[in-house]
Amino acid sequence: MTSHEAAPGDPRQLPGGAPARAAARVTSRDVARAAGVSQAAVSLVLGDKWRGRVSPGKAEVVRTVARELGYRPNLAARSLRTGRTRTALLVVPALTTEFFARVYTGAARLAADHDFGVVLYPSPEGTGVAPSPFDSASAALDGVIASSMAADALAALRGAGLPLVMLDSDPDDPTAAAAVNLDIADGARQLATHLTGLGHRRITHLAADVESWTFAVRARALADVLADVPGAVLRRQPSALGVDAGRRAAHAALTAPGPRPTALLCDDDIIAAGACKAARRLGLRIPQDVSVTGFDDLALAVAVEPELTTVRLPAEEFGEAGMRALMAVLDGAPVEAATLPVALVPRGSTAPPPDAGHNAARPGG
Amino acid sequence: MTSHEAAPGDPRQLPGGAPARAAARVTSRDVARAAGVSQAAVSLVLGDKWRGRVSPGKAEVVRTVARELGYRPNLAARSLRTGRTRTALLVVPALTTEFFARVYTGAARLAADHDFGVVLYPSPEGTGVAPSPFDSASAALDGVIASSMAADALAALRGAGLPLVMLDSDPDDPTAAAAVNLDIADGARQLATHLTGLGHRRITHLAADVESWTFAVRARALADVLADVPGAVLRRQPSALGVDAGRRAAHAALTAPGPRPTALLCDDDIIAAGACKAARRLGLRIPQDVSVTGFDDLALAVAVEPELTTVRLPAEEFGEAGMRALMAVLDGAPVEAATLPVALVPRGSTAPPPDAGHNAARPGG
DNA sequence: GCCAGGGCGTGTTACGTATAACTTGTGGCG
DNA sequence: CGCCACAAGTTATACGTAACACGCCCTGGC
Repeated sequence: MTSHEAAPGDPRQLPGGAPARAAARVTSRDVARAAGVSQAAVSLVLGDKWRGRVSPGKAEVVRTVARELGYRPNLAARSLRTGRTRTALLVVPALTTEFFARVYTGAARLAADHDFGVVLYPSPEGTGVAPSPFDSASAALDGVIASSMAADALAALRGAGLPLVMLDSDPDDPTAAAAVNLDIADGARQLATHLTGLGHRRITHLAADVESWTFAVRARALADVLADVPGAVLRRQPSALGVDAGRRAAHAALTAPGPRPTALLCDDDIIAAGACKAARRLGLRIPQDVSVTGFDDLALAVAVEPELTTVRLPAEEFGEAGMRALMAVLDGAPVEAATLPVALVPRGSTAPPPDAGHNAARPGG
Repeated sequence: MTSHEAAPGDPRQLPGGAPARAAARVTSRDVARAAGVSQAAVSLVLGDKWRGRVSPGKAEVVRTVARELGYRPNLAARSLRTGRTRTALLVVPALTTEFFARVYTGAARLAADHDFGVVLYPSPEGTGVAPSPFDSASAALDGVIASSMAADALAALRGAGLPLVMLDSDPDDPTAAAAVNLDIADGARQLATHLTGLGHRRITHLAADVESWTFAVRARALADVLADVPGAVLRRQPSALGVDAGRRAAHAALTAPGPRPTALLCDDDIIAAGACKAARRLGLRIPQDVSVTGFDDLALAVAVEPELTTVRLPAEEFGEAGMRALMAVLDGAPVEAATLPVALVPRGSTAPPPDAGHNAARPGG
């Protein structure tokens, strides 16, 4: 019954020796001894730098022995020697957002294919983690992928001198080594065109009350489209993020003085879900009395009734592209500023407005 | 007078030297030189092991100089020396699940307070990451926190000999160093009692089609409660995870031969959202015609109409408790097997059954 | 007057790896 | 025949840190 009682058989008594780990690690020297070569040869072979330095036969022996012994390189030692960690930091506004969880997933998947790791740094507003990523992150970092939404963390990042890839940043602010963007403007244009095509003219934009390029560009694109539609009236109702905030904002929009909007164009699916609740509580049917649109195409979009017309963002691909760009920067390769396409997903929450017969044909006015 | 006065800012040209990094790192030796002490003294002071070895005055000087120079210890070197990485691995079935994102957040927050880091390993089914966490994770690990839902990754973990804390594991399977559980059984009992208290007798359990203790225990607890209620009939309808799977399962349950169930008790909120859609498409009102309950209390629970009666799981605290247990194990401290309480959250998706007047014992309901 | 002992520090070493620099044997070629 | 290029290795070294093993000085007790 000696479960907890670790036998204290003297591990190492060498002066300055490190405390012995539970399982004696297999080192490259062990492999070298077993294979009858020097440690340097092992390093060369396993590092795939043996061409012209080690004979193919011995290289094969080394690989075989390493596998049989279950050798795993000590990453701390490697990092100490090379100065690289093969670890990237992903800075997101809040992990509990499904969108950023998917961005992480994509980045981590691609990273794993290249023996890279990804650690997360949700910025303070979301989670209360310490303000400086470099105090709290236990890993040393080769580079950073940062969402432009994580505004408060960016200041600390800029000063750190780390290779930086920005996700969805303002193209006019080229402080980053590279940038990857979603074609948010196109998504917003498609939504606006979809609604005006159905006949909507009085549209209220439930605008996320967050200072970020990704939201600013929506507003601009909407205004651009509606400016070309005779008789279209675009109003703006600010909303915080979250279901309840969306509900309150939609209530305000739907009860504002003047003619009621026939469509609520929401900055994300979560706000849209709240908007649906507000409409229903006012006795309005969706989409017969009022159309509602979202943005992002989260799982939530098909969980509500009716399912949301929204814009699908390729979140995993977004994370992958960010990671790819970072690895390119680290390799010193030229970085391609990528813009990923998005797609309108029409569902049940949009329909022609109730007064479509009168309004759609009316020219101007 | 030190004879080895290296030219400052001069990249090393010594044989075997590591490639110069872009930003010249400040090392403990730099701090030592600037503070007029030895490197050993710096290590002692900053490691808070200086009592009786360094005078308080010099210790203060060292701390000040370190701060002024912006010294940050090289974590790779420290790990190489100590054999510890201060990094834990959190194994979850799928990060895109809001529940596990919150678990991660809690674990990471507590970890940061103790200079620990947390890296994620979403198991393959969720994300397609490589099957072995130790091939893909770029960080060496001190220990693992694993959800019992990540069943396929557990086999690899057991063999690794790493300290392991299990989240929501079967208490009868004590292979882990420590275990932290949610009181799932109590939550299920509260739900069942809530429904029978409202008068429901024909209840169908939309049971997640996943082999995991957390789901198995729900079924057992429900059966226990309903066995004590005269006339209660509990049926079981398996369902995969996801909104659409829940919708299909609920459709099957509501159109099965025999009297229709008056309540659908779903294994999580997402299945419940699907169940609501199925009911509505069959022309049934919620909760007047059929009650629906969820589990987890995700953001989704209040995004749907009506809002879901569900069981709130303290996800962040769960992650915190797991991390706390792991750190205790690493310290060799005794581990307290924690069980965290859960709470029923009654909302709009439950009400007395339509035939409550006939069926329930209480008059005038 | 001398030694014990504690306070205050420094010198040195090893962690495991990657790679520059060196060594040795062999064949080709002027 | 002498020399060089090249293959096939090995040796040595440094990355930055933590901590062991000593030294030195001062104080106090006998």
